[in-house]
Amino acid sequence: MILERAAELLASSSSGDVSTRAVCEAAGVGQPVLYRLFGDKDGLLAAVVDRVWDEYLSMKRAARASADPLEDLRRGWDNHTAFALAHPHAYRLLFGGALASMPEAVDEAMGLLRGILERLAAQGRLRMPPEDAARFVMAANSGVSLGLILRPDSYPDPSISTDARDAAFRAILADTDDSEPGGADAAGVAATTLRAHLTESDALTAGEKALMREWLERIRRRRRAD
Amino acid sequence: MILERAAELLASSSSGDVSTRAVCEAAGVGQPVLYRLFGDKDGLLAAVVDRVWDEYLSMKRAARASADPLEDLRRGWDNHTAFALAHPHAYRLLFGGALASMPEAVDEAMGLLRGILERLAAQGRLRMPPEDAARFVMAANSGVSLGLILRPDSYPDPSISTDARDAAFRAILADTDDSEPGGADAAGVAATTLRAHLTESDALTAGEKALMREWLERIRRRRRAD
DNA sequence: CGTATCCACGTATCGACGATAACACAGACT
DNA sequence: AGTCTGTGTTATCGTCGATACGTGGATACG
Repeated sequence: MILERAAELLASSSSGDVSTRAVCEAAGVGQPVLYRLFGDKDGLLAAVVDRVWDEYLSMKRAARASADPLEDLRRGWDNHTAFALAHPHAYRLLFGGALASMPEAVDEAMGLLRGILERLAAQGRLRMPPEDAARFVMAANSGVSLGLILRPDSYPDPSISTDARDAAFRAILADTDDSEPGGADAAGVAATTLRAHLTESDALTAGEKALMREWLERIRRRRRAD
Repeated sequence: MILERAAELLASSSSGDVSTRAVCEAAGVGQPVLYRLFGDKDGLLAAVVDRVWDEYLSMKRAARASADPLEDLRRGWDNHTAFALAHPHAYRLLFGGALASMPEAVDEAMGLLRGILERLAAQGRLRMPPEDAARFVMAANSGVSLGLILRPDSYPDPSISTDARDAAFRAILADTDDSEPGGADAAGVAATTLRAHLTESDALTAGEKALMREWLERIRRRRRAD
């Protein structure tokens, strides 16, 4: 009850802060009740964050078991980012360091992530120990999510999360399959290289350059998607 | 003067918070002075963070220009992490989202990073646009640094930063096992490569491909003429 | 030289907040 | 019936961020 009201107030707050008085008034109790239950404002916020996180996690637990751990990994990343965007204030408390007492939600998420990565490692698809990979993926995911929340001007498009996701996975996964080394994504690299030289080149007009940039981006993305 | 005292108090604070009263008393001024100068406690903290960041950045600017942009990139990452560990409270304010008004330090760092990445892209060693790579590297770097600061139990060893650094760079760099970084005519090579891949690509229509081929040829010739 | 004006600073204070002491009351057990 | 324990309330303390107000001094002006 108190947690529910506190979560509502936190979500609807503009500054991301809540006063214990407001929570108590909304819940119809006095402040000492709150302090007996949670000991501290920090404890209250930790409990709120844990509650919101669990609520979200249960939604995720429903469709967890998948044949392909890589697919689970992708979904885990996307769910993480979606949670951050859906509950920015709670997420800031979790990963922004505003809470002195660390909620257990983070450890739980890290444990799930490590489980998935261990399955990947068992399949020989991981190029590093699952613990290291888990730390790296968690750090990258939280970094991207915090950026999306805190600096929307620098991270205007939420699709950045999926790009970063693929990049992060590329870093931890063993070189998969196919083509000859160096030629796996030659077209994508070439497109990026060319784009870098485009500004200083005087072979094309400004309008041509703009169109060229768009086409190069399409080639690069198409190349990566396949 | 006020900024200096505030920075000292922030650094020596255990909770990472500073009261305006303490700052004013340490600086020997009244509170209204502080509010006239910085408008707000938020403004004061933003100024403090900017100051500490600049102080650190100037140390970095001294030895900036290197022949190998990849080396600069590595040093940038390591400096970023070192700053986070040296000034955890200021770093939390910067990247933890505790400040409402975003200091310009982050944008500045992002600009420097993008500059290095553009040099890498010009050498044909980047597999994605410099902007995307900059966002990804910054997110990963801040995520790892925040993890090191906030969850030392999960990130016990600072060497994790270098591991994550190499992983992040692996994700954004082209596979250059041949140790032939670009050479002199990276743009020309990229244009030729792209032209070769153009026929089998379905990212562009036939008409677009035709025009693209012409532009690529113009770029290649102009490049070769130099 | 005298006076008016403006600016910068300190004092005192306000309202909100986190946290707690002191007290009140209901029910269980002896 | 008496006592104890747990749970709730009211009242209050000290701190904080922020600001209204008075005051002193430097400068511009007659």
